[in-house]
Amino acid sequence: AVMILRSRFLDARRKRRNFSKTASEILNEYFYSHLSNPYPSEEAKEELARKCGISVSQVSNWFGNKRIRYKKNIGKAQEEANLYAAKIAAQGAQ
Amino acid sequence: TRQSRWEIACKLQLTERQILHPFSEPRQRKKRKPYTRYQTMVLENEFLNNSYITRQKRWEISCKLHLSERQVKVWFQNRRMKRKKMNDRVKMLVKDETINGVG
DNA sequence: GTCATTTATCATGC
DNA sequence: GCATGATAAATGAC
Repeated sequence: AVMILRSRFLDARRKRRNFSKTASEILNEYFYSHLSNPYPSEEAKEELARKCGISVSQVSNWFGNKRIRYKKNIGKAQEEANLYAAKIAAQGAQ
Repeated sequence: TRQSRWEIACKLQLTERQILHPFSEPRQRKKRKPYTRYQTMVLENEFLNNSYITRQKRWEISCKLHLSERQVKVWFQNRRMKRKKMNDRVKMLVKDETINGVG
């Protein structure tokens, strides 16, 4: 019983908050600029976590969800892919 | 091989197993099935006794809960990982409280 | 064995 | 009503 209460307390699903707009931008930019291999290294995860103001495990969760949901409907994600592709190209042109 | 699997799966819309076992029967990955509260309770209770289950206990529990021995083995593996994550989370909480001076 | 994943499911935000 | 983040089963690399 105590364990159940403790696990409920530590269950982050019960206090989930959406990431900030800028954090989502950073994560999406990385994802779509590494679309051929969207598996950030541990070091890359730590840097992303720092930039986004979230934990490393939250970065891992985000990429796990992003990969499966992207693969599940590539056509739907195409718009988003083009959007970030343009954004990344604009950055590279500077 | 993970990168190649990602590229192939995206382009050809295949499942992971179809790539890894191209000539085997198209039996897919076992669908994730949440365990019942009773099953989880029995497993959690045994985890309190010992986080590393013995082969004898594994056989007993698998029969009792109508799970395969492999499922019981994997449950304990996942449970140990969960414990580690929870401990890390508690450590971070304590650290933040120390820095921020909660009290 | 650990551990980073995949996948389905859960719980919440809006 | 789905989008989104976190967790629970299940797999594979090492």
